[in-house]
Order: sequence, then structure tokens, then C-alpha cells
Amino acid sequence: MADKDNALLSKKLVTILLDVPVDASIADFERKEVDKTKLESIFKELEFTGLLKKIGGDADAPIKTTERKKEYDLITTLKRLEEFAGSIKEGEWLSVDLETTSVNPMVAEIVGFSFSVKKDTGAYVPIHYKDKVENLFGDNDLQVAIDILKPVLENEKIPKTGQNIKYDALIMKRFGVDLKGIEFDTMIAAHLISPNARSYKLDNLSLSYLNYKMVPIQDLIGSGRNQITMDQVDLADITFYAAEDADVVIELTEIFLEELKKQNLYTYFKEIEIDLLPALIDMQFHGIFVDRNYLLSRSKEIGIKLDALEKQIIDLAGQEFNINSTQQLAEILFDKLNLPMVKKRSTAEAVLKKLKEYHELPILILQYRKLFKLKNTYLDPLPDNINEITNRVHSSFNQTMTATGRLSTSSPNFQNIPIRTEDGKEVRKAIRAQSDEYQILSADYSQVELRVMAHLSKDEALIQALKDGEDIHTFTAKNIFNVKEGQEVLPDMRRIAKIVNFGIMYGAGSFRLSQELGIPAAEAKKIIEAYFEKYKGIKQYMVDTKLLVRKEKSVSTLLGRTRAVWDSDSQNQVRRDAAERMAINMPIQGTAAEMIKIAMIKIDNDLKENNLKSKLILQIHDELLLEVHNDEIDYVKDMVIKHMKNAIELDVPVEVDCDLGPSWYEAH
DNA sequence: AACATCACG
DNA sequence: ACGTACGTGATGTTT
Repeated sequence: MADKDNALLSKKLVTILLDVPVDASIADFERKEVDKTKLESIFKELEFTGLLKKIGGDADAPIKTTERKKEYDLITTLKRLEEFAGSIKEGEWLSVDLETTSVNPMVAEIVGFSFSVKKDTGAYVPIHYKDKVENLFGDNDLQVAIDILKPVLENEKIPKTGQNIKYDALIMKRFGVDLKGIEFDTMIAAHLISPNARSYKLDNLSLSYLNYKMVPIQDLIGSGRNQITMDQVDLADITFYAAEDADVVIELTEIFLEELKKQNLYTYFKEIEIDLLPALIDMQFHGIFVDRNYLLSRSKEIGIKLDALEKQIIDLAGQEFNINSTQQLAEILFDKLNLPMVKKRSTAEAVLKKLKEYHELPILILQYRKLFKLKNTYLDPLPDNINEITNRVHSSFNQTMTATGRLSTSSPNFQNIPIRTEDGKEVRKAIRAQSDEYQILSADYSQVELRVMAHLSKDEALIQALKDGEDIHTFTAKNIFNVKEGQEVLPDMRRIAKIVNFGIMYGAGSFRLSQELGIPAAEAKKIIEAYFEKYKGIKQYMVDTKLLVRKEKSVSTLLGRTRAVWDSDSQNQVRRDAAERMAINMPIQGTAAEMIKIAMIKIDNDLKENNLKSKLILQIHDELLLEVHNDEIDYVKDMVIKHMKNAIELDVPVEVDCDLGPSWYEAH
């Protein structure tokens, strides 16, 4: 019986993870030609997370979900709305969810509010719906509802939970409500419990953890070209859908709360991820000023260069073709021009660079790609992201997109703005303070991951060098090239050492290192051996980590965030090696992410407590960007450095570089 | 939807 | 013979 339940559960979860219909049979999996190893990995993850104890039973049995018929409250009069607001008790969970007209919280209109205080209950406060003929609460339904709900939403003694509550908080903030008492987020909790999963959408969580199939949003708004917005949905339909969301969230909150405590993750969850939310909400709300005219004029310049390059390339190729098509390019390079294939039919940068000695086309292609990327990924799209009302760009800061605990940014991604070439770096001139009263301050950790690795590995040589304030790449150069006292470390030696330092942290082998350095693999192998000879603690850390992950099937950061890694005992060496590299890197990358998260929390609190005008605007993994008011520069600069340095005490000093300027270009 | 490529830390 | 360094997101092509 238990086995059969588990089989059903496992099959259901697989259907979610692989996006096949919920009522799929094994035959459907076969038709989809699902990678067997991928399936295996998913099962192993399920096993690991405790959702699945055993795999067995009748795999072809239909998947059953719990049937629940619920009556949810539809609030349609002023009296009932007031009663509802008055009934919310301090100290008891309130799940909050908005129905809106857009996935973008900086433009979304509120269609309705839903709440739940207890499993199997929920209430919906409608604002807009199809065929609405009269106001329900007063002259302006939205304003009246906000006025009545505000004391509840802004009461920090009423603990709030939600699914991606940052989204709802941002919208409320736009409508003058400062959501307080945010204590839980089911999306963040689900991610912390299982950070390798692909999706943390509420309907998936409900199916996985509650065995309950929610009403699909498509049933209400359709999909594709005929999709409508939530304000065009019938009141009867929207009520169940909306209240169900809040209901499922409150039920999941209980479950996740227990699970976090059981896994000893609750303190991390609350003190890092939840406490970070106010900082992220404010960063996203405040946005970043982007100089539209500058980008427009740069785009024009690049566009002209691009046209010229295109003509040159077509000329040289001797035929028209789509330069952006790697397939067509491969035909020209490898079939027509008979250039040697370095790696299958790849035309990636590393390959084209090697082909430049045979023909002048590859180098032109690379130039074209650089400029094309610059124009189509940065110069042209960035202005499109400027919010018409705020005149700023409100990039999304995502807490649940990485397996290591880093943040990510999207729409637009502000964590990959160019810096490595001058052409690209100039994009940063457009990312600036909005007025002369403010400046951009950039503060970045100096080699933070290397310092974290020193701490985690307790490598004596590395720790001592960092304590002595040595230039760490020069120090490594001395070690791997056996530079004697008084002898000079040549610039090229330092360059190589820098690449080696990074390569080691990622678990690079001699092949990759030789590629990066442009040297024979045998030489790269010697360098790696020399490195581990000098840094014995690091060698030991890697040996220990591999043993640990084989035993525990997971690794963790300094503060206890975990990541399941289940291929460390794979028969397949490629997969096993990959798993070991992940296991080695995650504690390093993840701990560095924790440092900057703590710093952000402290900096945001400091700015607020002191009523400063300066604001955090961006995080780029080891760098923080602030828009600082001219009157506050001295205080903010010292304060930011202080909090960054003191975020987590390591066995080595933590250094922070800091700079100031009218734009990110000058500040970095 | 998957793949290839390339931008960042 | 094969594959070969961690973590992301956006874009364009191909299916």
C-alpha cells in the first residue's frame, strides 16, 4: 500500500518535473524520449528530499489527487469587508495574495485581494471583474478596500505568508501600502528545501506537497493569443481560483515551516532570506536610472559598424547567408572553406580564435558577434525596460533561481552588463545617478571566494598570505613557478596564476586549464600539481569534500544552506566528476553569497534607521551599487564597507574596494 | 522547446 | 573514444 502510494507520488512528481500531462502513462514518457539518466536523477532527488521513500507499485495506475470542494468567502459589501479586516488576529498567520493584470509588479493593476487564515478557508475581495456594473464598497472600490485593509497589512504583529510575496509587496507599495510582518514565503521555503528543482510555481508545490490539483490559470484567462487579463474574468470563476491560492499557501506554510525546522534550516531561512526581502523589495521598487539618449546614440554608431561588417563578411564568404545561424556559418567555414574542425562543428569563440590563422573570416565573425550582442542584448533592450511612470528600470531580484544561494536578476538582467571590453564597458556610462544630487557608489569584495576557500579549507599558506595582505595572484605565481626571494614575478606569471586560482575553485582539470592558458596540457598538469603541493590544505579540502558528498549526498555552506548532489557515486565518470566539482564549488560560492546577503540586510537597515536618502540599487554577486546623496557620501561609504567586512567573520581578513562617480562606469 | 552562443561574477 | 571549470539570463536559430 505504502509502496503503491509512493509510486503514484513519484510518477506525479516526475510528470511535473518533466512537463508531461498529469495523467501520463509510462508510454508517454517513452514517446517523449526522456533521458533515462535524467529520470534517474530526479528519482534520486525525490528520495533525498524525503518525498519519496521507495519506488515501486503499479506505474501505470492513474494519478489521483485529493478532491476537495471548498466554499470560499466572497466579500461584496462594505460591512463584510470591515468585519473581515476586524477578524484578523495578531500572532496568527495570514496568507496574502493579489490578483492582478500583469506579471510585472511595477505596472500591474490590482484586480482583487485574497486571504486565508486557516487551511480549507479563504476569502476574496473583488475590485475588477467582468460585467461589473456598480461599486461594492463605495465611490472607489480599490481605495476603500485599501483603506480598510491597510491597518491589517501594515500591522507587523500579524505575520504574513505568501507565494513570492515580494511581488505582492511591490504592488502594494505602489498603492501606498507598506506590507509589514512578512515572515514567510512558500516559494523561498520550497527552494531552500530543494534548491535543484526547476520550478517553484504554486500549482506544482500544491501537487507535490499536498497532492492537490489546483484550478489551472488557463481555465480562467486562456492561453496564447486569446489570453485575457484577470479583470475580464467572471466574478464566480475568479473567486474560487483566487481564494484557493491563499488557501494552498497557508497550508504549505505549515508544512514548510515544520520541514525547515526539521532540517535545521529555519534560522537561515528567517535571518537570511526573509530578512533580505525588505532590501530586495526596496531595491526593485526604487529601480535604476538608465540614460536612454546615450544608449540610443551608441546603438546608432554600432548599427552602422554592424552594417559594414555584414557586407564585408558576405563578400568574403562569397555568398549571402544568415551570419547569426551557426549552422549556415559552419557550412561556410567547414564545408566551403574547408577550415579544420576543432570541436565537432562548433563555431564558438574559442574555436573561431583558433581558426584565425587559416582565414580572415573567423575574426570578422567574432567582431560582428561582439557588436551584435552589444546592440541587441544591451543597447536596444535596456531603454525598453524603462518604466514610463518612474522613468527607471526595475530589474527583478530573484531569490529562488540558483542552486548555490546566489541571487539572480532578470527583466533585464543587470548582473551581466559588459565590462571586459571597452566598447562593452561603455554601456555602464548609461547606468547613472538620476540627478546631480546623487552619485553611484560601487563597493566590491576583493577576491571573496578565494578568501572563503581559504577559510573553509583552513589552508595555512593561503591564510597566512591573506593575513599578510599579499597580492594573492602574485603570491600564487611565486608558488607555482617557484620564484625565489628577490626574483621578479613577471606580469605573465601573475596572469597565469590568476587563471589558476579561479580554475582550482571550479575544479578545472589540466585540459581546461591548458585551453584557458593556451599551453600544452602536460604543462597545465604540472602547474596544478605544483599548486596542490604548495596549498596542501586546499588539496585536503577537495578530498574531504568528495568523501563527504559521497556519504551525505549533499553539501552545505558555512551558515547551513544545503544543496543535494546525487551523482557523486555514479558509475559514469563524467557525471561523477561533474558532481564533485559542484560539491566543491557550492560551499564556496554559497558562503560568499551569504556574506553579501547579510551585508545587504545590515546596509538597508542602517540607511532606513538613519532616514538617509541614499539607496541600494544593485547586487552583482560580490559588488553592491548604491545611489548615494551628496550629503551622505562620507557616512554611507564607511558604513557600507563596515557591514560588508563584518558580515561573516572568517579566518582571513575581508577586503572591500569602494569607488564613486556619476555613473557605474566611473564608479567601478 | 531545445540548442548554441556569449554577457557577467 | 569521450569529455573535459562553478553559477547565472538573454538572444537568435532551428525543430
